[in-house]
Amino acid sequence: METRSKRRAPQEPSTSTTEKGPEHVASKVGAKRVKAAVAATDKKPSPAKKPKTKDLPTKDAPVSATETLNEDGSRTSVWLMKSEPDTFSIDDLIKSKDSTSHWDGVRNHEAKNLMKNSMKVGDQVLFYHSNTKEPGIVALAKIVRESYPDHTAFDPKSPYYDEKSLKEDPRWFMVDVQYVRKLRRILTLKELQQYKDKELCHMKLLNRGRLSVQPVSDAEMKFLMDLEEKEIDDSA
DNA sequence: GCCAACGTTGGC
DNA sequence: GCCAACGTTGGC
Repeated sequence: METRSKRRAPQEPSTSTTEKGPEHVASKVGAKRVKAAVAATDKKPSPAKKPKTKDLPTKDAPVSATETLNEDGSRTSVWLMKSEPDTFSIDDLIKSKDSTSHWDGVRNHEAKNLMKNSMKVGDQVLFYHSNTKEPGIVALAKIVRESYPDHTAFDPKSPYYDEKSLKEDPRWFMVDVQYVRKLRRILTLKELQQYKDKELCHMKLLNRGRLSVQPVSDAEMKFLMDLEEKEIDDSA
């Protein structure tokens, strides 16, 4: 989410096995932080310094003002969110209580900012399987809770631990996502790439592959939904 | 505040 | 497992 943010672990807090999947994911954050973690132990956040001024200007700014807008200037209400199925697949989401899970583990500011600043309850989510045999959009979900602190950042045992994220001043946020339906067929990355120079020329998935949470315009969403209905032509 | 070194993402 | 793209870090 970091952008990596690939992400995440399932909903239930303490299934031990669930905590280990995402190591590689977290490692991005991990390496450096680990050593700092020792020193940081419990020091109080210095009095009332401004929380994260330094974080704000660049890092907390929305991706870019226009990036989450549709062509007509309305806000984007569709998001593509990636998850590695080995870590958290669409079936894991379905199996979660109420088919709902928090989207923890995002450790990239741009992706985090989208969740924190732009996602609203009711927004649609395209659930994307990354780093797998057949990467692609597999399902629809929706946002059911707006951003709140990502608790995994506070847990030293979590692969997503970040000692710089304080409870009083959380650095990482997440949203809750609820399953809606699987697509009739997977819209594979390979298939989507065929439209890279056409209908999907602005789609972040195709030109900024590594961003793990991204806005999708209404026009792109419509195109994707139409594409879902088309028969697959294997001529690709 | 630049930029080289380094680490991660994620498709292939 | 490779490696290109790209984000982050830290020295200067």
